[in-house]
Amino acid sequence: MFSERRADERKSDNRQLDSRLDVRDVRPLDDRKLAVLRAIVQDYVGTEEPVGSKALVERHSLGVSPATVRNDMAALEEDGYIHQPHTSAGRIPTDKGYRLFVDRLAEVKPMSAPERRAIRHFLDGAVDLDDTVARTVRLLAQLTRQVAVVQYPSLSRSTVRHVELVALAPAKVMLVLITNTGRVEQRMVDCPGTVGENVLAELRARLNARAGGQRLPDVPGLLEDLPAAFEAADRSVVTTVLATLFETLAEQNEERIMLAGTANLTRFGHDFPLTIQPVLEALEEQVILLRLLGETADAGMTVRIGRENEYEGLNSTSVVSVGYGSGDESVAKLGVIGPTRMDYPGTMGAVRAVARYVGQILAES
Amino acid sequence: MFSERRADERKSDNRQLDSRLDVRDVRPLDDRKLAVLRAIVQDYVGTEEPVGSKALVERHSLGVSPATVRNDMAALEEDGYIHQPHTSAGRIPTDKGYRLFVDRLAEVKPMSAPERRAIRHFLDGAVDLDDTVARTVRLLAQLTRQVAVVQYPSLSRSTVRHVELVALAPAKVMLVLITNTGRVEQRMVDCPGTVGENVLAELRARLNARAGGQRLPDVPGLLEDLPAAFEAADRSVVTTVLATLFETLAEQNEERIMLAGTANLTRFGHDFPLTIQPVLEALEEQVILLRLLGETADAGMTVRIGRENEYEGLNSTSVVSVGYGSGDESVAKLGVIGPTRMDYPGTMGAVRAVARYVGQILAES
DNA sequence: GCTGGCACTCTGCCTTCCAGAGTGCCAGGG
DNA sequence: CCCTGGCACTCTGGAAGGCAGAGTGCCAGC
Repeated sequence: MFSERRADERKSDNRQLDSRLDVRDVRPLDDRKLAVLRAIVQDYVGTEEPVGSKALVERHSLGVSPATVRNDMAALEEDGYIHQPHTSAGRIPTDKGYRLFVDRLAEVKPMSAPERRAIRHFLDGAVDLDDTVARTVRLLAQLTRQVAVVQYPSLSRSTVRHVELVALAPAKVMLVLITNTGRVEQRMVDCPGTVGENVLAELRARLNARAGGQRLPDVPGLLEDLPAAFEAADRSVVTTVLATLFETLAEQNEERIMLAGTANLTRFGHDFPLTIQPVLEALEEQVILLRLLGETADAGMTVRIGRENEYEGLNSTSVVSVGYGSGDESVAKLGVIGPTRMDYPGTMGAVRAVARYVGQILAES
Repeated sequence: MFSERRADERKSDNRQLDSRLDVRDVRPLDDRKLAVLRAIVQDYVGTEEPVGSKALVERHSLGVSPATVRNDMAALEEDGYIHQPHTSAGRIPTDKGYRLFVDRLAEVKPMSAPERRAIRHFLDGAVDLDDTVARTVRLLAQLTRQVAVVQYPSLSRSTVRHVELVALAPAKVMLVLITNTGRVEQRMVDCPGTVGENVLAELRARLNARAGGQRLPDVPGLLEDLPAAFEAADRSVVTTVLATLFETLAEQNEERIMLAGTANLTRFGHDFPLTIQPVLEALEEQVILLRLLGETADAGMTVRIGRENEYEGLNSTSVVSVGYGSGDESVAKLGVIGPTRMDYPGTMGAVRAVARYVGQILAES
């Protein structure tokens, strides 16, 4: 009631034109209210306890009295940015409050120079792609003290470095696909008949000539007419091999993900098993994690706060994710899952820094 | 005090010869005491609550009164098989109690025929080694409702199916090792100079001729004198490739492990974060898990209860593990991690059954 | 050697109580 | 007009006390 009236008054005071009521976000939050919200978020993230007006003015030099802050808080609550667990308790930011904080009040906190050096050094020690991903995910978990998720460089964005065919038995061929990101996929091919080494050699040469350096999704189109180049007798073998190759290329299921830092979940909150169980369940499902990362925007960092997450089990968590890649282009994504009450600037800084350095490492190797 | 005296009396009553006091396990537990212990374990596993004498006689037809059971319990407690959280609370089995239960009182509960069919069917759907392991670990987690751990068939026990060399660039060769368990390892080799295709072909042929079908640890010995068979100019290349191959063979670090069912940890106990955190930490460390499985006896099932586990963080858990393999021989291990208060017969039955079927699948493929 | 009975102890739960923190609102001042 | 000090109110969280129930050790008797 009270703040309703108040709000209307202020509005007509500030700018007469804003008389269309009840339009979302129509009332501009003045600077002090924003400062109050920022202070609430910061304090709550630090203490995990609802923050009251008195404590606020003590810890941040807002230059006004608690009573004034209380008025601002009432306005913020009415607009849905903060929330009171019980009458006469302090305030807690809502998802919407965090959203505003992330969008307008927080700056990504850059890593310090020593931190950057440490990251760089740690990642430099990796010996192969597996190791790189493993190191990345552990590093991220450690830096953010949250659950880290790293997707392997996806097949669809990479290019063919080499295709190899190996005869293992008269009618059994192993197909090995190596991508520019260092990823190796292998498949067994059961051929319809014995395969001559000369046919295999020719096929191998033609495959690499045409597909080498090409992006994976483009490859099928480029090889369509390949069987025609072979003698009729060999065509069925060629078609079989090609079919397996296309299958390998298309197989999005093979998107792999690595995880670390689940132990950090124990720092989640007080109402333990309830919060943590659905999260653990989500983390077990590669599909869910992939979808989660898939929602990441291609450019820039994505932050999904609380209920903004599609998957219900993660409704009380926030996900900070970003693409990374060997060049300018993102070939995969990585991110962090933590409580909505997280240190957004710090987390975003760490995620961004790690993504940048993995990208560099991949580009070099 | 009281039970001290009592115990001595009973001892001297039973058999006069047993006058050497304080020798471990000197007093044989009569059948009823064992029955009582069994009943306590069963009830406690079911209810998670300390079990008292009255409830015991009600739920199990022991044929005696609560008072009698109390006397037995006092004896069991004195011997360290059970324990009272507080005066006038019920009893809880100790690690030693569970140990006795597992060793002498419990029978592995075989899976029912439909269960076995379901296992078989589920595992049969696997398309490759990765998938087999993934299915196995999920299945195990689901069957036991605990955390499941499956080790990839280890390199050290398997044999060479094929070695392949692929020239990727003038001085860059890819080495691919395929084992009889379907595992594929690849390494890049930077050669000291350009490698001719004819040299590569000869090396490939010789490698497969000598190493094919051999157990991995035996391979280095068999290939020692291989460089001598080549012309002096090519020897440095051969040595480099061999070095990488030996490295791959020796690399015990590459032992991989797959995990599932962490969400089941939430059913652990009441004192939550304290119990679960060290466990989650342990689960993140492949090294710890590998050591854990490494302690598994080569033949037969191993059960490590509570403090029997080397790693401190798992002191309140039990680990049931067993080897599995494609033939008679175990090539890797799998197991389950759960609270000491677990259904041992059921868990052991599930672990054994799953191990058996994975073995069969591997043998067939 | 088992059993019923008894006095005792301890937990878990409920209720009550109280301090503390926080609030909404009002009236007064720059 | 906005800010502020003051005030009465509300609600939580923890401490203190009380009570029922479960479980025990022990004794005397069969």
